[in-house]
Amino acid sequence: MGDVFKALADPTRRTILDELSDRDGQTLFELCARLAARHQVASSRQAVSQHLDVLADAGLVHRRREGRYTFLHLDTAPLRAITDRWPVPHPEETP
Amino acid sequence: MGDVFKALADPTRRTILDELSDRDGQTLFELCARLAARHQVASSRQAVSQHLDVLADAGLVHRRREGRYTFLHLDTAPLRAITDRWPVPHPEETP
DNA sequence: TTGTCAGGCAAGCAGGGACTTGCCTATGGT
DNA sequence: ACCATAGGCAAGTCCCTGCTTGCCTGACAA
Repeated sequence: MGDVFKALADPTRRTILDELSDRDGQTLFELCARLAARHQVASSRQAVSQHLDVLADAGLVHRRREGRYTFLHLDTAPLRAITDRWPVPHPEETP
Repeated sequence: MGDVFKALADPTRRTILDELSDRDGQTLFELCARLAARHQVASSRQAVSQHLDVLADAGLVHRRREGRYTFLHLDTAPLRAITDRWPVPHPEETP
């Protein structure tokens, strides 16, 4: 299992998570198109695929093969390792 | 303001956060000693100091100068940016 | 069956990040 | 005044990582 923190280190990978969070189950080409159109991310298909390798290795993205399409699904569960490790104070009003 | 995600990408920096989470307000030399003794981290003083630069730049650590000592304080508030960005499902029992 | 489309695989290149080395500043003790 | 301590600053080295380039596989349609 890969490193969740290293997977989050790259801004392009974080934008990929944003996109999958907005529309889950995209295909690679669809993801590339939307990254370019809505997030001004001009990464090549191979670059995005390699980012997906890292994200899938960290458990943040799952690949579901179906025919000649590979659908990408977001999984935010590994992020719990972060908040479990260092408790974050709740945003209380500070008078 | 630096990048919180990049700051978390390095395992030594995460161990530093662990140490400060266990005992807040340490000094640099004390931190180095405890990193070596309790976490088997054999980083030099300069290396740890450079890690602290990154952590402070991300807002995860605050430096408080007092005489010739610099006390280090943990601040987990920037971590909220992570969970706010991608909502993490609560661990419910799946029957 | 042949062409096209979605995607994978692998080598090579270039920039960034972690660490070292060496030197410098300032505070406090004696 | 002097020296040890706590820490900072800067240049150099090495390796990892992100990206490109080029080619290959497998599925569907005509």
